[in-house]
Amino acid sequence: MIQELKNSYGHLFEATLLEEISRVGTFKEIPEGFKMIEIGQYVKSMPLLISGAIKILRDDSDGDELLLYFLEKGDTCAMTLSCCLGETKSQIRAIAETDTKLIMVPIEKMETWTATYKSWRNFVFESYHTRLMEMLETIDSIAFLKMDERLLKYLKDKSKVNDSSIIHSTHQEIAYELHTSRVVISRLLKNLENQGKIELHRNSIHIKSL
Amino acid sequence: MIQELKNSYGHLFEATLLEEISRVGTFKEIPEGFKMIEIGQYVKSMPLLISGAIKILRDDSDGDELLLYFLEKGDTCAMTLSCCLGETKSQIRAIAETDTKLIMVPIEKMETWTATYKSWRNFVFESYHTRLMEMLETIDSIAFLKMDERLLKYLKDKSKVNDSSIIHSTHQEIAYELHTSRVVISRLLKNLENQGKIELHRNSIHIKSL
DNA sequence: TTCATACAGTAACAATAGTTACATAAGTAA
DNA sequence: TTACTTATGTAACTATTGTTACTGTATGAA
Repeated sequence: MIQELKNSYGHLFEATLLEEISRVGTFKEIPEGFKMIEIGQYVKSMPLLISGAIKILRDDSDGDELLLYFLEKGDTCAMTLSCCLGETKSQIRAIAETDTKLIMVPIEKMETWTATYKSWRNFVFESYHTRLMEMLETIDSIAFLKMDERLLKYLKDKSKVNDSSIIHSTHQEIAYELHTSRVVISRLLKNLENQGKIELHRNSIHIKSL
Repeated sequence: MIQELKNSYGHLFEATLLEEISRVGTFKEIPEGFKMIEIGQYVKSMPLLISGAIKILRDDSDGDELLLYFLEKGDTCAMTLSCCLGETKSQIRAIAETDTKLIMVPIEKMETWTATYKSWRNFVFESYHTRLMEMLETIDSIAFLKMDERLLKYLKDKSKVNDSSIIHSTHQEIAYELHTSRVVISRLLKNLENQGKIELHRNSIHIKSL
């Protein structure tokens, strides 16, 4: 574990902290599609991503869903941090977008590390910062963009985090994450195909140029 | 200043920290409508709100605007924190919603206080937490609610932060903050009036029951 | 008072998004 | 193979939101 930790976080944390993390943390491999956190659940440890990607979703009480953002290598979940510290229930759902490797750190360490390690403080604040910025970007998308532009952005992001020009999703799945209906997505995807930007197949979308 | 500080933050911070804040901070009174932060601006001090309210807005490059949330007594601006630490430009606009009293603390203190004072750390994390939650609520509104429901929520919030059942806004101002057009707001407000929930006047809206 | 301006009401229409309904195709299990 | 399920395509329609255009009215300045 210490090696994988060093590869991803070696430039961020001092040696003693890396040492501590590898002592109290647990290394985990999560398969694609695994539901990591559900809304309403209490969270007791925070993830440090080594590789892979996690998608963070918002649900409302009526079963409506919305993709908020993706976590990638070097990220942690500020929402988890936030919930842990406040000891409140999770307000979001987290699902492994790809096979993912990460280190889980028990939340009790937060307090002392924040007091002790400057690098940890910076990391935590940096996480909050990037997360707030991601949230702003999400708000920009849903407030200022039309559905066809949001879909385009979605395809780009999805392609990026999966590091592939082929997206393995059904229209229905995309519709859920953008909080619209399957028919709308099919319609807009067909437009993109007619524009020569993508190719549609069953269960997958081949991105040609966006 | 020390007295106003104690009233609002006495239960949060230990005596030595209160002492420090009153030594390095500057007390300010801001008139309603004053533009406190503009997008793209660098921020060098963080506000601790004593009284009043500040509205935080998001603008995109096309001049589109959207109200994100209000800051009130006991709040600080996590977005400011975030920008200060990252030394990045502000991504938001801040305007005094009412006459406001606050203490400005130079950002250089952040680092040492976070290391030194547990109460300060808690305050900062708590701020991030509430701000993330506010952002989620904003996302819920624009993603899951229709315009009439958003307007209703807007009127409630506005009434609350101004502590008044009379809202002094034009339809155009409301339209900007909800990122829609004046005609749409006029239409929906007229509906609410017909339902007996509000009374419309020039430059003001009297809330009867929401 | 007169003029100019800002504010609000409303109709008519356009654009976007959501819904319903049904057809067809591709995969899967028996 | 057949039967069944899941995914997609598409038309027709509705609902919501946004736009344009024009009205009258309140308010304040000249």
